[in-house]
Amino acid sequence: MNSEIPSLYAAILANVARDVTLTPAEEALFTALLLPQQVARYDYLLQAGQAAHYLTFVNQGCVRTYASDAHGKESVLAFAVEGWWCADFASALARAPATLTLQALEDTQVWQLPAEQLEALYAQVPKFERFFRLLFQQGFVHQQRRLTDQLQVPAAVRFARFRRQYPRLSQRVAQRHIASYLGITPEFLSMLRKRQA
Amino acid sequence: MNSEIPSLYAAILANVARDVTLTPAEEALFTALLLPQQVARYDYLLQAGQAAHYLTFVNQGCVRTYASDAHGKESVLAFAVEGWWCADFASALARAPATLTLQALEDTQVWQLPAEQLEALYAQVPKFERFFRLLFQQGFVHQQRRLTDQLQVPAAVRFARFRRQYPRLSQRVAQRHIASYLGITPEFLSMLRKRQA
DNA sequence: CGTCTATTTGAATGTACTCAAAAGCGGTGG
DNA sequence: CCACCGCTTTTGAGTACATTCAAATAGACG
Repeated sequence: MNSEIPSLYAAILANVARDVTLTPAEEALFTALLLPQQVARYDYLLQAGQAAHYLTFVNQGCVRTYASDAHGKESVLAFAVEGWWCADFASALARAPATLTLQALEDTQVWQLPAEQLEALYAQVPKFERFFRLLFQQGFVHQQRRLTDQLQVPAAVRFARFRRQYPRLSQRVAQRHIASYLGITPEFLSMLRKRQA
Repeated sequence: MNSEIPSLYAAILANVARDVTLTPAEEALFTALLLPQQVARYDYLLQAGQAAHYLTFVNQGCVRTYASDAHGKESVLAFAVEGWWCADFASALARAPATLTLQALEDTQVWQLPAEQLEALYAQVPKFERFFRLLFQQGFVHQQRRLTDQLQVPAAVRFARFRRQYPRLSQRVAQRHIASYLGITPEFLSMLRKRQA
């Protein structure tokens, strides 16, 4: 592989390398599992009810992961842009039907890592068990912070923090999706925006 | 160890055994790290601002983990009874000052696993990396579910679910702590109780 | 341009909160 | 055993934050 031509896998390997150091052979083993997928804007990577087969790494584009309730109300659990993982982890890892939906908000290019192959991967290269331990550990902490915010911070402040923490995302995704992430209606978000101007 | 006399470590070893199978030598290695601690009702295992040194396994009793905001409002993130782990994981694992507080709600007996020793433990017995991968994986999924509920389910329904899901706990801990877990005021919880009678 | 969807605006409503006070409950000491 | 103290829970009135519904405006895309 010419060092001046970045590998197809550059982004995902860099992501893994943040937490564990792989040998070239281990990198090859890993990348051999990855399935590339191109998803058009507004198309679905996964719909609630389907079997969730993959953990998804976003190479380019943007994906929202959301839960729908009985009345069709959607709550965004996560936005994933370049360099982020997304999935219905609960379903993929337990081989249960998805309860979440993953939709591309832009033309999006991802790597799909088949969940079925994870056990074999852990067995062959224990560093991956470490990698995913760290991924879930960080994910757990992140979800816990978000829950804390939801429990004790008013919507106006949650919105201000979201803007500060993800300035890019605030531009990139529709207001109604941000509202859904914050747990408020688009109408109320619009009012908050006017106030904070 | 006489098989008729359950080991001091029976509960915690059973908990680990749910996810990984240890040899007697590995069990010994693990239990050698554990520090027993007895905490009186209403005493603290950890207070916000302190260094968080341990992951805590509850042997007997009940611990609440909560976050306090600037106005002193407390939000319960988790209750841990016999057989559950609790900690300010974010702080213990990053060696940062605690942001959460852990308080015993009853006379409580725990095992403290020093976070500093985790890396060495993973290196010696990779099964523990697997164990904690699974612990955080499950924790992540659980937090995500709770967040989803918080985002889209009204308080009355959250309360009904809590009662159904944790009938024991509903008896065991004070209403105000349940209110705090649900993200509502004790007054409002009291009203919900009257309605649902 | 015209159509479709997203955002904004406003009025009426509902859910949950604050504050204050009363009632209930458990422990302790007289 | 009862009376009292402190804390938790309940009750109620008034309020605030956020929603629903409907309609107007603005933006995006063909």
